[in-house]
Amino acid sequence: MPKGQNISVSVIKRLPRYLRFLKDLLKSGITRISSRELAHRMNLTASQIRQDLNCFGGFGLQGYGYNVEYLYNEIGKILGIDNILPVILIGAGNLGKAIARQMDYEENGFKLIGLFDNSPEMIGKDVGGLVVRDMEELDGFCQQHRPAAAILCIPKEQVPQVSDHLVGLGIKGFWNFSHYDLANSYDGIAVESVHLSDSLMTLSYHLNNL
Amino acid sequence: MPKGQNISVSVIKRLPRYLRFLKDLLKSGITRISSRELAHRMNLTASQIRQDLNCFGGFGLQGYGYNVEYLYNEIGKILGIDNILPVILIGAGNLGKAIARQMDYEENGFKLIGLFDNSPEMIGKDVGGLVVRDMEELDGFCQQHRPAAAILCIPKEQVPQVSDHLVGLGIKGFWNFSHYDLANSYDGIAVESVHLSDSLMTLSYHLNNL
DNA sequence: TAGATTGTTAATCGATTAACAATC
DNA sequence: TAGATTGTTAATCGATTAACAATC
Repeated sequence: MPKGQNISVSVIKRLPRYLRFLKDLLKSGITRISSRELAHRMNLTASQIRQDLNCFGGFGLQGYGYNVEYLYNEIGKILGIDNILPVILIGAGNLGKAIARQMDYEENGFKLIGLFDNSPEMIGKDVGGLVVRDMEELDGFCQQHRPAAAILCIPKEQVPQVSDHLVGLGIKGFWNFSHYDLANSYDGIAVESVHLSDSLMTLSYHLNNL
Repeated sequence: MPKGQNISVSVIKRLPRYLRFLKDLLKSGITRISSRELAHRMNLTASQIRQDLNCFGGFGLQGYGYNVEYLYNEIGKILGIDNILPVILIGAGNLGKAIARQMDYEENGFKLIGLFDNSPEMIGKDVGGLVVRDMEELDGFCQQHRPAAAILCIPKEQVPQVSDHLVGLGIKGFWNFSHYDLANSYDGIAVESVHLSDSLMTLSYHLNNL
């Protein structure tokens, strides 16, 4: 397994879950853990945990296991959550407002620095300590504050036009809550999508096939 | 590939996305499509599409392709979205309110029939046409209305206690927005989780490794 | 019929699990 | 040293892709 790159998406997607469990262990005062014990708690195999971690380096110690705090910090660094990136949110509707208020951005490697909407009723309102700005101000704001990413909480139809515009303004990643399939639109742009209705339909399937 | 069951989770998770693309095709008036053309639009291989669909049956016609409307309806049936199930939402905070208002439940196989919270400020308030009920009323409500599933928008710490209670009340599935790892808690209970901070950290990783 | 495209089997690829030597 | 547990290689398993005969 090459230490450098070529990490599979499956591995990456498991890292935040490791982090969650390690945080709980930290809180409960557990300082070391074996892959066997962690696997048991997370419903994984010890092999998988060791394979996953060894994609990035040898974080354990033979005969001892893993130091919880050290491992927690290392995984945090791998995810880049120690590198706080500025992010803006587009679309301060129901969902946009909730996402703006709900998330602890700093915990996850971001700082929310601006909210934008085009509806006159929303513009000027305070949402979680930030004022909702007119979309008209987007260009000037981005030139000045250089956000790295944008959270899209706008309707599907508006996405391609807005995302093109944002890429032009230097945005390097999207957290996409729309139904629009943004994943394969750009090269060199990170896209992470949350398709809530896909998730709800998956639940429907499972309920109907219990 | 057995037509009956043993469908892998990877396949299930792709079905809602097929549905989204088919809906767009329908809207644009396209009545038939080949696996090749659909694959091209979805950034998949034609093989994968044919394999996926043939887990459930032969929906296509040799030499012709697939009838868009028929395929759309069949995938909908597989996902069970034609079978509307009653669902309740627990936790009418920022996120809970947004999820209550935002989703088109009927489109995804559900009907939202009740909202619950334990905060005196929220109880009695109207959220998207439903009144927020006191958690005290949960037992009576469930006995009367028999919700099939519950949406959890409550803090991590409260989840195990509340979910145990709901399972006791006959809830068969959870749409879990909390940080609590519910996936392996119960047998015979469907769990679909939306871990927003996991998703945000994944974006952080990708941005830091462009 | 000839052309197109499926359904399905076979081949490949990648991810997970098992095994074990290295080493604390 | 003996016991534990990692890091890593090898084996297995599952998912994706390719190929092609069936058939519209």
